[in-house]
Amino acid sequence: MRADTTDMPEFSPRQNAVLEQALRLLVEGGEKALTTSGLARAANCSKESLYKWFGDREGLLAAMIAHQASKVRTFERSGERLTADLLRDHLELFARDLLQVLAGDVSLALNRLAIGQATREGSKLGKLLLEHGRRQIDRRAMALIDQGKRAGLLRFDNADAAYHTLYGLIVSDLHVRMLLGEPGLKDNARQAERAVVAFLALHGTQKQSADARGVSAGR
Amino acid sequence: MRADTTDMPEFSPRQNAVLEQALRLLVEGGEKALTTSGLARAANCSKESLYKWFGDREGLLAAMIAHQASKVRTFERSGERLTADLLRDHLELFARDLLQVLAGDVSLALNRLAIGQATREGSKLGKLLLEHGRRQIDRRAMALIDQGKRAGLLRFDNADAAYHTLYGLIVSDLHVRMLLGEPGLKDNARQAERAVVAFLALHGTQKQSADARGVSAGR
DNA sequence: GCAGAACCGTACCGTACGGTACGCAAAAGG
DNA sequence: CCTTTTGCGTACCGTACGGTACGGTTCTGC
Repeated sequence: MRADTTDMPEFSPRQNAVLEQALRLLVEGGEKALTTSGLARAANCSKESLYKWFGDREGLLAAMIAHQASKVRTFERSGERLTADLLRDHLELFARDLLQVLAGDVSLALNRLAIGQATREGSKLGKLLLEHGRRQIDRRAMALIDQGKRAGLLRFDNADAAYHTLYGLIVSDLHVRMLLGEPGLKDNARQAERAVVAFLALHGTQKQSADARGVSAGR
Repeated sequence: MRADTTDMPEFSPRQNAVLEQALRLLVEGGEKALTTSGLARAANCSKESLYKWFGDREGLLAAMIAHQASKVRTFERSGERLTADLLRDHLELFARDLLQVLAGDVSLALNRLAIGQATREGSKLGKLLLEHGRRQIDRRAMALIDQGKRAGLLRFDNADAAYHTLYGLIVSDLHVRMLLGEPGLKDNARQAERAVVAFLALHGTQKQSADARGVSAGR
Protein backbone atom coordinates (compact mmCIF):
# COMPACT_ATOMS: atom_id res chain seq x y z
CA MET A 1 0.00 0.00 0.00
CA ARG A 2 1.58 3.21 -1.12
CA ALA A 3 1.19 6.22 1.13
CA ASP A 4 -2.33 6.40 2.43
CA THR A 5 -4.99 8.11 0.41
CA THR A 6 -5.34 9.79 -2.96
CA ASP A 7 -4.58 6.63 -4.85
CA MET A 8 -8.18 6.95 -5.91
CA PRO A 9 -8.58 6.82 -9.68
CA GLU A 10 -9.87 10.39 -9.86
CA PHE A 11 -12.66 10.18 -12.36
CA SER A 12 -13.20 12.44 -15.34
CA PRO A 13 -15.80 15.20 -15.15
CA ARG A 14 -18.14 13.17 -17.31
CA GLN A 15 -17.75 10.16 -15.07
CA ASN A 16 -18.31 12.30 -12.00
CA ALA A 17 -21.54 13.56 -13.51
CA VAL A 18 -22.62 9.98 -14.07
CA LEU A 19 -21.72 9.07 -10.48
CA GLU A 20 -23.73 12.04 -9.29
CA GLN A 21 -26.74 10.71 -11.14
CA ALA A 22 -26.11 7.30 -9.66
CA LEU A 23 -26.15 8.78 -6.17
CA ARG A 24 -29.35 10.61 -6.97
CA LEU A 25 -31.03 7.41 -8.10
CA LEU A 26 -29.80 5.60 -5.02
CA VAL A 27 -31.00 8.30 -2.65
CA GLU A 28 -34.40 8.56 -4.27
CA GLY A 29 -35.25 4.92 -4.70
CA GLY A 30 -32.84 2.77 -2.77
CA GLU A 31 -30.70 0.01 -4.19
CA LYS A 32 -33.39 -1.48 -6.37
CA ALA A 33 -33.70 1.84 -8.21
CA LEU A 34 -30.01 1.81 -9.11
CA THR A 35 -29.88 -0.37 -12.20
CA THR A 36 -27.39 -0.13 -15.03
CA SER A 37 -30.16 0.50 -17.54
CA GLY A 38 -31.77 3.10 -15.33
CA LEU A 39 -28.49 4.86 -14.70
CA ALA A 40 -27.64 4.89 -18.40
CA ARG A 41 -31.01 6.41 -19.13
CA ALA A 42 -30.80 8.98 -16.34
CA ALA A 43 -27.24 10.00 -17.13
CA ASN A 44 -27.61 9.90 -20.92
CA CYS A 45 -24.82 7.47 -21.38
CA SER A 46 -24.60 3.91 -22.64
CA LYS A 47 -24.40 0.82 -20.56
CA GLU A 48 -21.28 -0.07 -22.47
CA SER A 49 -19.58 3.06 -21.19
CA LEU A 50 -20.60 2.22 -17.65
CA TYR A 51 -18.93 -1.15 -17.89
CA LYS A 52 -15.91 0.31 -19.58
CA TRP A 53 -15.45 2.90 -16.85
CA PHE A 54 -16.35 0.96 -13.74
CA GLY A 55 -15.90 -2.68 -14.70
CA ASP A 56 -19.08 -4.08 -13.22
CA ARG A 57 -21.84 -3.16 -10.84
CA GLU A 58 -19.69 -3.57 -7.75
CA GLY A 59 -17.06 -1.33 -9.30
CA LEU A 60 -19.74 1.26 -9.87
CA LEU A 61 -20.81 1.12 -6.25
CA ALA A 62 -17.22 1.43 -5.09
CA ALA A 63 -16.74 4.38 -7.41
CA MET A 64 -19.81 6.02 -5.95
CA ILE A 65 -18.38 5.70 -2.46
CA ALA A 66 -15.02 7.07 -3.55
CA HIS A 67 -16.68 9.90 -5.38
CA GLN A 68 -18.80 10.86 -2.39
CA ALA A 69 -15.82 10.65 -0.04
CA SER A 70 -13.81 12.90 -2.31
CA LYS A 71 -16.43 15.59 -1.83
CA VAL A 72 -16.20 15.56 1.96
CA ARG A 73 -12.96 17.19 2.85
CA THR A 74 -12.30 17.75 6.50
CA PHE A 75 -10.25 20.90 6.95
CA GLU A 76 -7.16 20.34 9.03
CA ARG A 77 -7.47 21.97 12.37
CA SER A 78 -5.64 25.02 13.52
CA GLY A 79 -2.85 24.81 16.05
CA GLU A 80 -4.29 27.46 18.30
CA ARG A 81 -3.81 27.25 22.02
CA LEU A 82 -6.62 25.32 23.66
CA THR A 83 -8.64 26.63 26.57
CA ALA A 84 -11.46 24.80 28.30
CA ASP A 85 -14.08 26.87 26.54
CA LEU A 86 -12.36 26.48 23.20
CA LEU A 87 -12.16 22.73 23.64
CA ARG A 88 -15.83 22.57 24.46
CA ASP A 89 -16.72 24.65 21.44
CA HIS A 90 -14.65 22.47 19.16
CA LEU A 91 -16.14 19.32 20.61
CA GLU A 92 -19.62 20.67 20.10
CA LEU A 93 -18.83 21.68 16.56
CA PHE A 94 -17.52 18.20 15.92
CA ALA A 95 -20.66 16.68 17.41
CA ARG A 96 -22.94 18.84 15.31
CA ASP A 97 -20.97 18.07 12.16
CA LEU A 98 -21.03 14.36 12.91
CA LEU A 99 -24.78 14.33 13.43
CA GLN A 100 -25.31 16.33 10.28
CA VAL A 101 -23.13 14.03 8.21
CA LEU A 102 -24.75 10.86 9.52
CA ALA A 103 -28.22 12.27 8.83
CA GLY A 104 -27.37 13.23 5.27
CA ASP A 105 -29.39 11.62 2.51
CA VAL A 106 -26.37 10.40 0.60
CA SER A 107 -24.62 9.06 3.67
CA LEU A 108 -27.71 7.15 4.74
CA ALA A 109 -28.26 5.77 1.25
CA LEU A 110 -24.66 4.58 0.90
CA ASN A 111 -24.67 3.04 4.34
CA ARG A 112 -27.93 1.27 3.55
CA LEU A 113 -26.44 0.00 0.34
CA ALA A 114 -23.29 -1.35 1.98
CA ILE A 115 -25.19 -2.86 4.90
CA GLY A 116 -27.71 -4.50 2.61
CA GLN A 117 -24.82 -6.00 0.69
CA ALA A 118 -22.95 -7.21 3.76
CA THR A 119 -23.06 -10.74 5.08
CA ARG A 120 -21.56 -12.48 8.05
CA GLU A 121 -18.31 -12.84 6.16
CA GLY A 122 -17.91 -9.11 5.84
CA SER A 123 -18.39 -6.77 2.98
CA LYS A 124 -16.04 -5.17 0.53
CA LEU A 125 -18.31 -2.17 0.33
CA GLY A 126 -18.58 -1.94 4.09
CA LYS A 127 -14.82 -1.85 4.48
CA LEU A 128 -14.62 0.78 1.79
CA LEU A 129 -17.27 2.89 3.42
CA LEU A 130 -15.70 2.73 6.85
CA GLU A 131 -12.29 3.49 5.43
CA HIS A 132 -13.21 6.35 3.15
CA GLY A 133 -16.08 7.82 5.09
CA ARG A 134 -15.02 7.46 8.66
CA ARG A 135 -11.31 7.90 8.74
CA GLN A 136 -11.50 11.61 8.11
CA ILE A 137 -13.89 12.30 10.92
CA ASP A 138 -12.10 9.90 13.23
CA ARG A 139 -8.82 11.68 12.64
CA ARG A 140 -10.36 15.03 13.36
CA ALA A 141 -11.86 13.89 16.65
CA MET A 142 -8.77 12.01 17.74
CA ALA A 143 -6.58 15.01 17.03
CA LEU A 144 -8.90 17.20 19.05
CA ILE A 145 -9.05 14.79 21.96
CA ASP A 146 -5.32 14.31 21.95
CA GLN A 147 -4.75 18.05 21.89
CA GLY A 148 -7.13 18.38 24.82
CA LYS A 149 -5.13 15.87 26.79
CA ARG A 150 -1.81 17.53 26.03
CA ALA A 151 -3.30 20.83 27.18
CA GLY A 152 -4.25 19.18 30.45
CA LEU A 153 -7.95 19.64 29.80
CA LEU A 154 -8.81 15.99 29.32
CA ARG A 155 -7.86 12.89 31.21
CA PHE A 156 -8.04 9.32 29.93
CA ASP A 157 -6.04 6.14 29.51
CA ASN A 158 -6.98 5.11 26.08
CA ALA A 159 -7.63 7.75 23.47
CA ASP A 160 -9.49 5.27 21.32
CA ALA A 161 -11.82 4.29 24.15
CA ALA A 162 -12.39 7.93 24.99
CA TYR A 163 -13.28 8.67 21.40
CA HIS A 164 -15.73 5.79 21.30
CA THR A 165 -17.30 7.14 24.45
CA LEU A 166 -17.68 10.54 22.84
CA TYR A 167 -19.10 8.97 19.70
CA GLY A 168 -21.61 6.91 21.65
CA LEU A 169 -22.73 9.91 23.67
CA ILE A 170 -23.28 11.89 20.49
CA VAL A 171 -24.91 9.30 18.30
CA SER A 172 -26.41 6.68 20.62
CA ASP A 173 -28.77 4.55 18.54
CA LEU A 174 -29.73 7.43 16.28
CA HIS A 175 -27.70 6.22 13.31
CA VAL A 176 -29.29 2.79 13.21
CA ARG A 177 -32.75 4.27 13.69
CA MET A 178 -32.24 6.59 10.77
CA LEU A 179 -30.88 3.75 8.68
CA LEU A 180 -34.08 1.89 9.46
CA GLY A 181 -36.11 4.80 8.14
CA GLU A 182 -36.94 6.81 11.23
CA PRO A 183 -36.71 10.59 11.03
CA GLY A 184 -33.72 12.28 12.61
CA LEU A 185 -33.58 14.58 15.58
CA LYS A 186 -35.43 17.86 15.71
CA ASP A 187 -32.47 19.59 17.28
CA ASN A 188 -29.01 18.30 16.59
CA ALA A 189 -27.41 21.18 18.47
CA ARG A 190 -29.10 20.26 21.73
CA GLN A 191 -28.00 16.65 21.41
CA ALA A 192 -24.46 17.81 20.62
CA GLU A 193 -24.40 20.01 23.69
CA ARG A 194 -25.69 17.25 25.93
CA ALA A 195 -23.12 14.80 24.63
CA VAL A 196 -20.20 17.17 25.10
CA VAL A 197 -21.28 18.07 28.62
CA ALA A 198 -21.42 14.40 29.51
CA PHE A 199 -18.10 13.71 27.84
CA LEU A 200 -16.42 16.52 29.77
CA ALA A 201 -18.00 15.32 32.97
CA LEU A 202 -16.37 11.95 32.35
CA HIS A 203 -13.00 12.97 30.97
CA GLY A 204 -12.61 16.68 31.65
CA THR A 205 -10.25 17.97 34.31
CA GLN A 206 -12.22 21.08 35.19
CA LYS A 207 -15.66 21.80 36.51
CA GLN A 208 -17.97 22.95 33.79
CA SER A 209 -20.06 26.11 33.97
CA ALA A 210 -23.33 25.89 35.85
CA ASP A 211 -25.68 26.26 32.92
CA ALA A 212 -23.81 23.54 31.10
CA ARG A 213 -24.30 20.99 33.85
CA GLY A 214 -27.92 21.98 34.04
CA VAL A 215 -28.37 20.30 30.71
CA SER A 216 -27.25 16.92 31.91
CA ALA A 217 -28.46 16.56 35.47
CA GLY A 218 -29.92 19.74 36.81
CA ARG A 219 -33.57 19.85 37.67
CA MET B 1 -50.10 -12.02 28.60
CA ARG B 2 -51.69 -10.73 25.47
CA ALA B 3 -51.71 -7.19 26.76
CA ASP B 4 -50.85 -4.80 23.95
CA THR B 5 -49.71 -5.78 20.52
CA THR B 6 -49.88 -9.51 20.48
CA ASP B 7 -52.10 -9.45 17.46
CA MET B 8 -49.37 -11.44 15.77
CA PRO B 9 -50.96 -14.27 13.80
CA GLU B 10 -49.21 -16.96 15.83
CA PHE B 11 -47.98 -19.36 13.22
CA SER B 12 -48.42 -23.11 13.17
CA PRO B 13 -45.50 -25.39 14.08
CA ARG B 14 -45.02 -26.21 10.43
CA GLN B 15 -44.94 -22.56 9.52
CA ASN B 16 -42.53 -21.84 12.35
CA ALA B 17 -40.22 -24.52 11.01
CA VAL B 18 -40.36 -22.89 7.59
CA LEU B 19 -39.62 -19.48 9.11
CA GLU B 20 -36.68 -21.02 10.92
CA GLN B 21 -35.29 -22.23 7.62
CA ALA B 22 -35.90 -18.79 6.16
CA LEU B 23 -33.85 -17.23 8.94
CA ARG B 24 -31.11 -19.77 8.35
CA LEU B 25 -30.94 -18.91 4.67
CA LEU B 26 -30.94 -15.21 5.45
CA VAL B 27 -28.17 -15.53 8.02
CA GLU B 28 -26.02 -17.67 5.78
CA GLY B 29 -26.34 -15.83 2.53
CA GLY B 30 -27.94 -12.47 3.06
CA GLU B 31 -31.04 -11.21 1.37
CA LYS B 32 -30.15 -12.47 -2.06
CA ALA B 33 -30.01 -16.01 -0.71
CA LEU B 34 -33.55 -15.79 0.58
CA THR B 35 -35.62 -16.60 -2.49
CA THR B 36 -39.01 -18.21 -2.52
CA SER B 37 -37.72 -21.11 -4.59
CA GLY B 38 -34.71 -21.55 -2.34
CA LEU B 39 -36.81 -21.45 0.79
CA ALA B 40 -39.29 -23.96 -0.63
CA ARG B 41 -36.40 -26.26 -1.46
CA ALA B 42 -34.69 -25.83 1.92
CA ALA B 43 -37.87 -26.22 3.94
CA ASN B 44 -39.36 -29.01 1.84
CA CYS B 45 -42.50 -27.12 1.13
CA SER B 46 -44.11 -25.74 -1.98
CA LYS B 47 -44.00 -22.18 -3.16
CA GLU B 48 -47.75 -22.26 -3.30
CA SER B 49 -47.89 -22.90 0.43
CA LEU B 50 -45.52 -20.03 1.07
CA TYR B 51 -47.79 -17.64 -0.75
CA LYS B 52 -50.86 -19.10 0.90
CA TRP B 53 -49.38 -18.65 4.37
CA PHE B 54 -47.56 -15.37 4.06
CA GLY B 55 -49.22 -13.61 1.15
CA ASP B 56 -46.13 -12.38 -0.63
CA ARG B 57 -42.45 -11.90 -0.07
CA GLU B 58 -42.88 -8.89 2.17
CA GLY B 59 -45.35 -10.84 4.27
CA LEU B 60 -42.77 -13.56 4.62
CA LEU B 61 -40.15 -11.08 5.81
CA ALA B 62 -42.58 -9.58 8.31
CA ALA B 63 -43.43 -13.06 9.54
CA MET B 64 -39.74 -13.79 10.01
CA ILE B 65 -39.37 -10.71 12.19
CA ALA B 66 -42.44 -11.58 14.24
CA HIS B 67 -41.26 -15.15 14.61
CA GLN B 68 -37.83 -14.10 15.79
CA ALA B 69 -39.28 -11.55 18.21
CA SER B 70 -41.57 -14.19 19.66
CA LYS B 71 -38.52 -16.22 20.61
CA VAL B 72 -36.88 -13.43 22.57
CA ARG B 73 -38.83 -13.14 25.78
CA THR B 74 -37.49 -10.74 28.32
CA PHE B 75 -38.28 -12.07 31.73
CA GLU B 76 -40.06 -9.58 33.92
CA ARG B 77 -37.88 -8.30 36.65
CA SER B 78 -38.03 -9.01 40.30
CA GLY B 79 -39.20 -6.40 42.76
CA GLU B 80 -36.26 -6.80 45.07
CA ARG B 81 -34.90 -3.86 46.98
CA LEU B 82 -32.16 -2.08 45.07
CA THR B 83 -28.75 -1.32 46.47
CA ALA B 84 -25.95 0.46 44.67
CA ASP B 85 -24.11 -2.77 44.02
CA LEU B 86 -27.28 -4.50 42.89
CA LEU B 87 -28.09 -1.69 40.52
CA ARG B 88 -24.64 -1.85 39.04
CA ASP B 89 -24.89 -5.58 38.60
CA HIS B 90 -28.23 -5.30 36.86
CA LEU B 91 -26.98 -2.56 34.63
CA GLU B 92 -23.97 -4.61 33.67
CA LEU B 93 -26.14 -7.62 33.00
CA PHE B 94 -28.36 -5.50 30.81
CA ALA B 95 -25.34 -4.16 28.94
CA ARG B 96 -23.93 -7.62 28.35
CA ASP B 97 -27.31 -8.91 27.18
CA LEU B 98 -27.74 -5.97 24.86
CA LEU B 99 -24.32 -6.44 23.30
CA GLN B 100 -24.94 -10.14 22.92
CA VAL B 101 -28.30 -9.61 21.26
CA LEU B 102 -27.03 -6.98 18.85
CA ALA B 103 -24.11 -9.18 17.87
CA GLY B 104 -26.31 -12.20 17.20
CA ASP B 105 -26.31 -13.60 13.69
CA VAL B 106 -30.07 -13.47 13.31
CA SER B 107 -30.37 -9.97 14.71
CA LEU B 108 -27.68 -8.68 12.38
CA ALA B 109 -29.21 -10.42 9.39
CA LEU B 110 -32.70 -9.07 10.08
CA ASN B 111 -31.39 -5.57 10.65
CA ARG B 112 -29.41 -5.75 7.41
CA LEU B 113 -32.51 -6.90 5.62
CA ALA B 114 -34.71 -4.11 6.97
CA ILE B 115 -32.03 -1.47 6.41
CA GLY B 116 -31.37 -2.62 2.89
CA GLN B 117 -35.08 -2.38 2.22
CA ALA B 118 -35.47 1.07 3.77
CA THR B 119 -35.57 4.30 1.82
CA ARG B 120 -35.85 7.94 2.74
CA GLU B 121 -39.59 7.56 3.11
CA GLY B 122 -39.19 4.98 5.82
CA SER B 123 -39.61 1.26 5.84
CA LYS B 124 -42.41 -0.98 6.92
CA LEU B 125 -39.91 -3.59 7.91
CA GLY B 126 -37.83 -1.09 9.81
CA LYS B 127 -40.79 0.02 11.88
CA LEU B 128 -41.67 -3.59 12.55
CA LEU B 129 -38.15 -4.41 13.62
CA LEU B 130 -37.86 -1.45 15.96
CA GLU B 131 -41.26 -2.16 17.44
CA HIS B 132 -40.92 -5.90 17.93
CA GLY B 133 -37.23 -6.12 18.59
CA ARG B 134 -36.47 -3.09 20.63
CA ARG B 135 -39.44 -2.43 22.80
CA GLN B 136 -38.77 -5.38 25.04
CA ILE B 137 -35.22 -4.38 25.80
CA ASP B 138 -36.17 -0.72 26.09
CA ARG B 139 -38.81 -1.55 28.67
CA ARG B 140 -36.39 -3.59 30.68
CA ALA B 141 -33.79 -0.83 30.79
CA MET B 142 -36.29 1.91 31.48
CA ALA B 143 -37.79 -0.04 34.35
CA LEU B 144 -34.35 -0.59 35.81
CA ILE B 145 -33.37 3.04 35.45
CA ASP B 146 -36.62 4.23 36.92
CA GLN B 147 -36.26 1.87 39.83
CA GLY B 148 -32.76 3.21 40.40
CA LYS B 149 -34.07 6.72 40.54
CA ARG B 150 -36.86 5.86 42.95
CA ALA B 151 -34.28 4.17 45.17
CA GLY B 152 -32.27 7.39 45.19
CA LEU B 153 -29.37 5.75 43.40
CA LEU B 154 -29.71 7.59 40.11
CA ARG B 155 -30.35 11.21 39.28
CA PHE B 156 -31.63 12.58 35.98
CA ASP B 157 -34.27 14.83 34.46
CA ASN B 158 -35.36 12.81 31.53
CA ALA B 159 -35.47 9.05 31.81
CA ASP B 160 -35.51 8.71 28.05
CA ALA B 161 -32.41 10.85 27.65
CA ALA B 162 -30.67 8.94 30.41
CA TYR B 163 -31.49 5.66 28.71
CA HIS B 164 -30.14 6.90 25.41
CA THR B 165 -26.97 7.93 27.20
CA LEU B 166 -26.65 4.46 28.64
CA TYR B 167 -27.32 2.90 25.27
CA GLY B 168 -24.74 5.07 23.56
CA LEU B 169 -22.14 4.29 26.19
CA ILE B 170 -22.74 0.58 25.77
CA VAL B 171 -23.03 0.32 22.02
CA SER B 172 -21.25 3.36 20.56
CA ASP B 173 -20.76 2.71 16.85
CA LEU B 174 -20.36 -1.01 17.33
CA HIS B 175 -23.79 -1.90 15.97
CA VAL B 176 -23.29 -0.10 12.69
CA ARG B 177 -19.80 -1.52 12.33
CA MET B 178 -21.08 -5.02 12.79
CA LEU B 179 -23.90 -4.35 10.35
CA LEU B 180 -21.23 -3.32 7.86
CA GLY B 181 -19.49 -6.64 8.34
CA GLU B 182 -16.82 -5.91 10.93
CA PRO B 183 -16.24 -8.48 13.65
CA GLY B 184 -17.63 -7.76 17.09
CA LEU B 185 -15.78 -7.12 20.32
CA LYS B 186 -13.42 -9.59 21.84
CA ASP B 187 -14.76 -8.93 25.30
CA ASN B 188 -18.33 -7.77 25.68
CA ALA B 189 -18.10 -7.94 29.46
CA ARG B 190 -15.32 -5.40 29.60
CA GLN B 191 -17.20 -3.00 27.38
CA ALA B 192 -20.31 -3.48 29.52
CA GLU B 193 -18.38 -2.71 32.67
CA ARG B 194 -16.84 0.39 31.17
CA ALA B 195 -20.19 1.68 30.00
CA VAL B 196 -21.88 1.15 33.35
CA VAL B 197 -19.07 2.81 35.24
CA ALA B 198 -19.36 5.83 32.96
CA PHE B 199 -23.14 5.88 33.25
CA LEU B 200 -22.97 5.80 37.04
CA ALA B 201 -20.37 8.52 37.01
CA LEU B 202 -22.82 10.66 35.08
CA HIS B 203 -26.08 9.78 36.74
CA GLY B 204 -25.23 7.93 39.93
CA THR B 205 -25.60 9.51 43.34
CA GLN B 206 -22.79 7.63 45.06
CA LYS B 207 -19.10 7.25 44.59
CA GLN B 208 -18.20 4.02 42.90
CA SER B 209 -15.63 1.61 44.23
CA ALA B 210 -12.00 2.29 43.42
CA ASP B 211 -11.39 -0.65 41.12
CA ALA B 212 -14.44 0.29 39.13
CA ARG B 213 -13.28 3.81 38.45
CA GLY B 214 -9.91 2.48 37.51
CA VAL B 215 -11.54 1.08 34.40
CA SER B 216 -12.66 4.40 33.07
CA ALA B 217 -10.04 6.93 34.03
CA GLY B 218 -7.35 5.36 36.08
CA ARG B 219 -3.91 6.84 35.82
C1' DG C 1 -63.86 -45.94 3.90
C1' DC C 2 -64.61 -41.85 1.70
C1' DA C 3 -64.93 -36.86 0.55
C1' DG C 4 -62.54 -32.76 1.01
C1' DA C 5 -58.89 -30.02 2.41
C1' DA C 6 -54.07 -29.20 2.87
C1' DC C 7 -49.88 -29.70 0.88
C1' DC C 8 -45.79 -31.13 -1.92
C1' DG C 9 -43.09 -31.13 -6.24
C1' DT C 10 -42.69 -29.35 -10.50
C1' DA C 11 -43.52 -26.97 -14.40
C1' DC C 12 -44.61 -22.67 -16.20
C1' DC C 13 -45.09 -17.44 -17.12
C1' DG C 14 -43.81 -12.68 -17.43
C1' DT C 15 -40.49 -9.63 -16.24
C1' DA C 16 -36.35 -7.33 -15.29
C1' DC C 17 -31.79 -7.52 -14.31
C1' DG C 18 -26.47 -7.67 -15.41
C1' DG C 19 -23.64 -7.84 -19.04
C1' DT C 20 -22.29 -7.90 -24.26
C1' DA C 21 -22.44 -6.69 -29.21
C1' DC C 22 -23.14 -3.59 -32.92
C1' DG C 23 -24.14 0.53 -35.75
C1' DC C 24 -23.42 5.22 -35.98
C1' DA C 25 -22.39 10.08 -34.69
C1' DA C 26 -19.18 13.23 -32.93
C1' DA C 27 -14.85 14.61 -31.20
C1' DA C 28 -9.50 14.27 -31.35
C1' DG C 29 -5.51 14.30 -33.62
C1' DG C 30 -2.30 14.41 -37.22
C1' DC D 1 -9.34 16.03 -44.89
C1' DC D 2 -9.11 11.67 -43.28
C1' DT D 3 -8.44 8.37 -39.48
C1' DT D 4 -8.95 6.89 -34.91
C1' DT D 5 -11.08 7.08 -30.64
C1' DT D 6 -14.77 7.76 -27.72
C1' DG D 7 -19.19 7.20 -26.50
C1' DC D 8 -24.34 7.12 -27.26
C1' DG D 9 -28.55 4.41 -28.29
C1' DT D 10 -30.49 0.17 -29.06
C1' DA D 11 -30.97 -4.45 -29.51
C1' DC D 12 -29.89 -8.69 -27.71
C1' DC D 13 -28.74 -12.81 -24.48
C1' DG D 14 -28.86 -15.75 -20.51
C1' DT D 15 -30.45 -16.03 -16.11
C1' DA D 16 -33.05 -15.85 -12.09
C1' DC D 17 -36.52 -13.96 -9.67
C1' DG D 18 -41.66 -13.46 -7.83
C1' DG D 19 -45.80 -15.37 -8.46
C1' DT D 20 -49.35 -18.89 -10.42
C1' DA D 21 -51.26 -23.33 -12.00
C1' DC D 22 -51.74 -28.18 -11.78
C1' DG D 23 -51.39 -33.18 -10.92
C1' DG D 24 -50.49 -36.30 -7.37
C1' DT D 25 -50.23 -37.45 -2.36
C1' DT D 26 -51.02 -37.31 2.47
C1' DC D 27 -53.82 -35.93 6.23
C1' DT D 28 -58.48 -35.00 8.49
C1' DG D 29 -63.28 -35.37 9.74
C1' DC D 30 -67.38 -37.88 9.47
